[in-house]
Amino acid sequence: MARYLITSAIPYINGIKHLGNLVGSQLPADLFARFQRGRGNEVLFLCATDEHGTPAELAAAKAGKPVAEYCAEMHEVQSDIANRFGLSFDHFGRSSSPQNHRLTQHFAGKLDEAGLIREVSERQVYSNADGRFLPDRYIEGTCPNCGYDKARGDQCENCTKQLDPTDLINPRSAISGSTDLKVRETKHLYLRQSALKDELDSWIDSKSDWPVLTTSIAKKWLHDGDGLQDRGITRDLDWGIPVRKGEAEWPGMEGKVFYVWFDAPIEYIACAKEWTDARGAPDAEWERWWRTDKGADDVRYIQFMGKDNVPFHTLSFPATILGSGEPWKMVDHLKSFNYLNYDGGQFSTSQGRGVFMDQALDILPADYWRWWLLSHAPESSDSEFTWENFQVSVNKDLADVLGNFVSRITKFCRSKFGEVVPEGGAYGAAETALIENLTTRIRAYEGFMEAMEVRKSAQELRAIWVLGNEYLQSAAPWTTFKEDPETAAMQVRLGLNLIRLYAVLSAPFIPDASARMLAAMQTEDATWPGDVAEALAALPAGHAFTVPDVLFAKIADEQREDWQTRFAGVRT
RNA sequence: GGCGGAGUAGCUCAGUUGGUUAGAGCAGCGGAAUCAUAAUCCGCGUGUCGGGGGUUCAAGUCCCUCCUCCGCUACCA
Repeated sequence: MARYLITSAIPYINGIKHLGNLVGSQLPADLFARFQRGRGNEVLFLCATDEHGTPAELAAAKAGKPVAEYCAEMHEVQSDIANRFGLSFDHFGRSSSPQNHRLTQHFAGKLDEAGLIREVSERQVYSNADGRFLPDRYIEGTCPNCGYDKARGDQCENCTKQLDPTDLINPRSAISGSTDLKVRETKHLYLRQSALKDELDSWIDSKSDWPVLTTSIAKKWLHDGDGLQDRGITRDLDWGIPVRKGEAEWPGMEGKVFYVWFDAPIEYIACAKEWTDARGAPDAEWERWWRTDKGADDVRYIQFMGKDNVPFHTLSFPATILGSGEPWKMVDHLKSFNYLNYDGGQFSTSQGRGVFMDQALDILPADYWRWWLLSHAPESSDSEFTWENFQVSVNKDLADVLGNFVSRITKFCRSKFGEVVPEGGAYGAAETALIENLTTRIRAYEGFMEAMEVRKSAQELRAIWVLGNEYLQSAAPWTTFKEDPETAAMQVRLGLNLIRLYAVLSAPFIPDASARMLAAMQTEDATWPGDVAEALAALPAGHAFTVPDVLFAKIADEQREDWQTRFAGVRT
């Protein structure tokens, strides 16, 4: 039995994620996790909320809550929504957990021992009114290049010129608007990524099967300009993991915290400890997933993320692990995604544009979204969500091709033979051909799923559903029944068994419908099909079943128009 | 500006290392069937493969150039 460690990029805490976030990380990760579990492999699927950083503090302030309380609440909200979307995490952790505090401090200590941390004294903008240092993009002012008066400290959105905050004319805090800003000296820790450049480079080179999107981004950062730059890993904030060298104080760094991008990936590991701690299980249980000296040697580790997260997962986090000199499991495959656009523009959390996870579930069950998002996953390029496409795809694929197949065969059986798998008849040429076609397509489906080719997997699965309709159409048990009820019984028996087979194969995409199909067939046999003929004999003659409710109701034009209007603006 | 991705049928997209008449789903048109959620199944494609130039016996695929869209660009995460 193979072992798969699967992590999804951890969603940021400041609000509910939109469908673009979902399809780029958590959803495909869940698809893969469910598939591997379905095949009988051992899976540890981890995700968490990313809770530190300035935006979290500001969101908490806006909500009028202490940041710890705000994060705890938002974590529960995100956890609940993830559940309702069927995201089957073994543990949904928090980057603010005590486990992550200790582990992050541990890594910092190890990196320091290895000589990979250096202290840098730098000048940053401090806002007296806000009582905090301001990240570059939280400073606004007039662009010295084009005169645009809402230029940000990192870049002018109008003329795209890269800026330094001190370049801005009449700088002000983007948070309070205050102009009472000062440049202050402050000391920070830098991770000497540059010292690990060659090691990272050859490690990336060894990953010949990674998506081009992944390696090209990593290579660019490694070779651009002067090569990989050292990176600040601390910040002057209140909320975060206090800077320590392992257990010990870090002289001169009092009152500072680690930068989110240092502690967030470490949460992938800490999350596993949260998972065992929650059950009072021993450390050995999570270490066998993460420590190659403690049993993780045969683990295959796969990360899922949107393209914006790639540099941190290909460079910063590996630098942290390699630099520690400890035998932590490194990622084996990194599956990255492009962006999903919304009706001609981008989904945007900050602007509230698009459909958010909670809203999506308010209007339709998770399976509709799961199917559409996965079958249109932005793999080779950005892709686009439109309500028309969503309506048409979902109605056709789920309601007509799959749902109606289940309806027609169960209802036909009920009317002619009762709610029991009928007996009699034997396979002929049509059945042999069907089994052959199914076998070919199922093996192809497995291949695509194994390779994390999400869209192609969806296409293949749909083609498998179509085979059932084709068979039924040409076998025509409703005609056969009049002359030869025995043969009709055999055809119907095969059709009913197809429902069970489809439930098993479809579970990674549409887990809820899959469960309802199995329930209707009154079976708990969800064994992944090896020999297809065998799989189609799982429900023997005489086995009772029930006709399920409509599996997928169709989306009506009026509904679609209503949603289209409702989600045209921005979320308030 | 730099780097990366994309541009293929009305729409959403496949097209491996260059190799027979460029494919799929949807939409559209025609037909079959009447078990089923008016669902299903079969048949039907005259596409300057973004423009131009080049290499080659052969280019959607390789090279050059231009155009358009998108992302990233290291202190948002």
